[in-house]
Amino acid sequence: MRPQSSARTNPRGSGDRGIPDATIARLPIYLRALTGLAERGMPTASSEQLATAAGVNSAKLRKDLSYLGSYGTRGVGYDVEDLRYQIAREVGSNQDWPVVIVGIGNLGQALSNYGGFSSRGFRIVALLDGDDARVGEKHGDLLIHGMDDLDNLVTEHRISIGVIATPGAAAQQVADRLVASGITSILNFAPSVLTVPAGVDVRKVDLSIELQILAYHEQRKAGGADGRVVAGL
Amino acid sequence: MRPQSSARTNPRGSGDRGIPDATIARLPIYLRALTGLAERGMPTASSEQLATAAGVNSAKLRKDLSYLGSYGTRGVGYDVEDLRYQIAREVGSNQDWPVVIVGIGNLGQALSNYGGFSSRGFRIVALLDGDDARVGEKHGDLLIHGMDDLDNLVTEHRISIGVIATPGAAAQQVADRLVASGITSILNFAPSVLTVPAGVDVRKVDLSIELQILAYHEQRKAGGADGRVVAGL
DNA sequence: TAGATTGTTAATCGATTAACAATC
DNA sequence: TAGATTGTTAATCGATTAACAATC
Repeated sequence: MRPQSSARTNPRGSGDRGIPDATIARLPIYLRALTGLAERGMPTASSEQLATAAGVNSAKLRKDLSYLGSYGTRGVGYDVEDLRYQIAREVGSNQDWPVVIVGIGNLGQALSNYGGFSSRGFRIVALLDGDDARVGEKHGDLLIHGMDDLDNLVTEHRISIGVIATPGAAAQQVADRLVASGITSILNFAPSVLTVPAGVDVRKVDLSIELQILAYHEQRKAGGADGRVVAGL
Repeated sequence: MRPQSSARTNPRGSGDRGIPDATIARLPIYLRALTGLAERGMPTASSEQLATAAGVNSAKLRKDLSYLGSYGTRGVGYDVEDLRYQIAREVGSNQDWPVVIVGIGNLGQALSNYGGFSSRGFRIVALLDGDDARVGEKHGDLLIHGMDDLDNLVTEHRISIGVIATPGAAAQQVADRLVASGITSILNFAPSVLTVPAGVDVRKVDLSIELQILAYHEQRKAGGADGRVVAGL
């Protein structure tokens, strides 16, 4: 998907080396492709091989990598291990990123168990829910806290990233509290447009949008005359 | 996000009215904004109001809507109910879309409970898992089936959309089986690049990519000298 | 009519990609 | 050196947005 919305497109004004957003969005994909190649024991890879593994055009891949520096060797390709290190450093996935999840419904629970986070430096350190009936429940290693514990948890664990997995109606209010607690990056799974002050980044994931895009194209295949039912309005 | 990868950018060759992919990706967002305005009892909305609700620029919104037709009234704005109907028809969310989910781990379970699907015409009609130990389990209203039931389920329920929520290693194999069963649209949550024949659309959702983009920007705030720990390589 | 707002044009911006000189 | 492949240029493509004529 294309990254759906960010409070500001390019959060750094001054010292920014100016890597385009579209490139930044692909770096994690290259990282995964490199990890795959490393697992298969490949010491080096050409831009062509890497691009194939990542599912992109090789010219685009080389252009993307050129924003980071010159890590390839002409006539040879890229050292898989080295390039992986360079990209991981650039995106910060070799750092430790404590994360709080707010809203421990089905989605929040799935996210808190999601293996793809921990392998990329994200560590879920706190679960919060606005429903007092849930507070105190144990979920995996973690206790579900009430919203009142937010400030303390953020300070204690130096959390800078919050994930919102609440219903849409609660999302703005939760975002306000996250911002007040000092959090500066928010990943929003709730179906709401969030307003946050400058200096706070918001990205949004909508699980149903991609499905709707598929349905749009599906509708246009086979002329639509294939017996599906139109369900009222 | 920008929609991350589609087998082909624009699946229809001939009779296509040629709505850009970027526009298609925003139609569901407008739909949601319109639903919100309708709930608040607004009979009409200007492009400015609607754009604010959707979090986009009003010129972009008008341009997007112009691909669908002329549904606004100059000097007045758009009829909320009518525009909602027109967009819903365009994206197919007023149809019934039977969906199969393969891989009933945490994520698969969360997706099968996700309210945002049913409200948009998607109906989860079958759950499948490759792990025989899971087969026969009841999950909500639905039984977990083994992969061998795929063909029958697809035929019986006229399923055209499949969701892959398996581990990455299983995803290509599952995609092959979905395609063989007649499914022509795949939403892939697994961390793998899928190869599918022409005529099949694949879209990919990566839950950790958005988080990594946030981390990238976060790393560049406050000069990075704020005490976060670098965890080895 | 006067005011408001659409639908569209055209300018701008950014992203993709083919091509190739540089160079290992 | 000959072959391979990077890093970069420049052309192309597509998306965004300001501006405004059309028109309710």
